[in-house]
Amino acid sequence: MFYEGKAQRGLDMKDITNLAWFAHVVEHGSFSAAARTLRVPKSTLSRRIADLEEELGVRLLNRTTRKLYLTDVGREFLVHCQTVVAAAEAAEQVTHFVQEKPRGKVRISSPYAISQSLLVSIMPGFLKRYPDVQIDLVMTNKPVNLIEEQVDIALRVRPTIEDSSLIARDLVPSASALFTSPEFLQTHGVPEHPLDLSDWPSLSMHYSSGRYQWSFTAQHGESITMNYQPRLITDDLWVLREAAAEHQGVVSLPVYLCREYIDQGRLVRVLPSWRLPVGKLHMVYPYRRGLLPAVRVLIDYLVECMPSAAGVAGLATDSDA
Amino acid sequence: MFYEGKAQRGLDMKDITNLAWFAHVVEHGSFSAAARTLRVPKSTLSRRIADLEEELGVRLLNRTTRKLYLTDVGREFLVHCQTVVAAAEAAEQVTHFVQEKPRGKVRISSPYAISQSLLVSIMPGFLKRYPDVQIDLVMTNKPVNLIEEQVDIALRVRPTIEDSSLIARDLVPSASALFTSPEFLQTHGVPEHPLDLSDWPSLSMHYSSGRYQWSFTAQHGESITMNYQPRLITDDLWVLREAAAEHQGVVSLPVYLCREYIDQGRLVRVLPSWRLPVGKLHMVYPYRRGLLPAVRVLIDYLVECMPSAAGVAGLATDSDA
DNA sequence: AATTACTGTTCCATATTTGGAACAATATTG
DNA sequence: CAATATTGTTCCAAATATGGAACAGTAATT
Repeated sequence: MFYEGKAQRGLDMKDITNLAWFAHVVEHGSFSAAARTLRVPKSTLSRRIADLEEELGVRLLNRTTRKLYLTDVGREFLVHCQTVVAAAEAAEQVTHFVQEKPRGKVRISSPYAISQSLLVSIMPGFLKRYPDVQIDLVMTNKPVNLIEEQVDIALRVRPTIEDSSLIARDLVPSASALFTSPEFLQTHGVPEHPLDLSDWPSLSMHYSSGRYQWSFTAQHGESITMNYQPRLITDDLWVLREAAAEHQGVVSLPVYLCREYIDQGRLVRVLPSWRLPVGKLHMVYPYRRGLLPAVRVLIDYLVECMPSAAGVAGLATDSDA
Repeated sequence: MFYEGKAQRGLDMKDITNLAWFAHVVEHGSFSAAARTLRVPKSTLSRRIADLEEELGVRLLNRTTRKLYLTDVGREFLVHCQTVVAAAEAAEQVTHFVQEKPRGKVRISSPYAISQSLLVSIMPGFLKRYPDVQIDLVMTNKPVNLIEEQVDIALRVRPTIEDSSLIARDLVPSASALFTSPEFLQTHGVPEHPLDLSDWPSLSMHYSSGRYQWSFTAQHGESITMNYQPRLITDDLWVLREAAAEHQGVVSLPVYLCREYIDQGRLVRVLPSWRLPVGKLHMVYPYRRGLLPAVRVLIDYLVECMPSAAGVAGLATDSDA
């Protein structure tokens, strides 16, 4: 005879905790003693064990007012109850373990450029300070969904910090500017105004919106937004930089990435009196009361070290560009 | 740093069932699916898992409206939760096993004489009919405390069935009478009235009350109780019978035990017109809604077979004695 | 023998938990 | 692209479990 509803051997028991309590009662030799160590009223204990027996249809303990006697079934039953307790303790232990000190894996996502410039210089110090933490670095320029990608922390560069259900921590400003090669300027002339660039070949990162535009602001406050059609689109900023240096067109890049090329005379800044929006490098992570120590210390470490690391790299400064 | 109160690594968890429910949620891939198979509202499931996470201070699952993602901790945690479920199922299985059909051990206590005469003739048939049942036969003439002696069924012979918290099932009447040897009567004369026995040597079973008395009833209704001081006290009825046959005195014995000796002329009945109280052979067992099949079938078997077995042994008949 | 201390169970006003409906968010379908 | 279906979470009246006190029974002590 088959019962469809019971095919996957479901547990009839209403409350598995009763098994643990039963084991405690047996191990302490009495309801009262068990109740004291469990810090549960003995009336509750008595009722729950009685309920359990009724539920199972079997007597587990025979009781005198002074002594308990395990039935044969109770004795066999007990072994499995003790396994339940041990497994529950092991489960709890897992959670204690990762909360005791920073340990375990932290997944952090970051745009390519940030990863390759800032993070690589910061990470070694972190990994040395927290030897039990593993970092899983996901590099992508696409906006990541923290939950779906199972990412603990995401680094982002945006003109403004969007509010969402995530916690955002500001790190450092990240200035961008238009660059091209000196030779390119010799060919096309030096632009005085954004509109002078309207027909110039351009390069860009990929934007999934499909809208390619520069938003300029003059020092005296005037601002203008112009669309452009890039001839080369790639998320690899190193490629963009190289292409610009090889006279392929104008490109918007983080200032700090171009400092070396400028010193070498391979790139020059275009329209230096017009500013592009200064992006904010920040990180986001889901709010959780129980943020794991490993994640917490990485957050703290980034907040602590990012400004100086960015300073060394000249992230925010565009004074001499 | 030590916490006295936590020395015996108590479980912080309030409800172990949550571990099983967490495992179900993961295994079914969603709260809704798990709620359906567990037949629990999803609101309850959602709240309980959230409570569990709060209790542990750790995130186990990251949730989208459409998909669940185990955290690293959750993944390790899960293994132990599955162990909890398996152990709980095993525990439950133990109780199902003994309820499925008659199996396991049954402890029955019985007075020596009953054991040696009636039970030995009944047991083989029972053991054959129920091959998975083991019988643990405790022979004693002392009154047993069913719980302390861990006895499932006790056979007793008493003048009347005492009421107690136990269930009593009447089996057969068990008549006793006074016996002695023909030679003894020749020496002491044939008594006509109980008082004629006042100085006669007597034999008896042990009574822990210390009160040794015979209660006679005449056929016409007269009754008399007389005390006596036994010269031999033993619980071994075979010894008493032998002692009486060897002219040591008068003894009260179950009629059926003496039939053979009477036929052989080794014993005769004393005061045949006076009756001793007819004892009731009955059994007692604790009331339990969930009496195990093994115990139940032994009870039923005794009720079924005892009368005929007693008939063969002539337990109740004293017509020819 | 009487007293004391402790057992497991029962009782019932109180505190907690439950679960159906409403909700916000996301896939799937028409 | 709107409509539908299904997800996990929240809310709060209603159902349930709790736990201190009273109880009945037993062992040790006086």
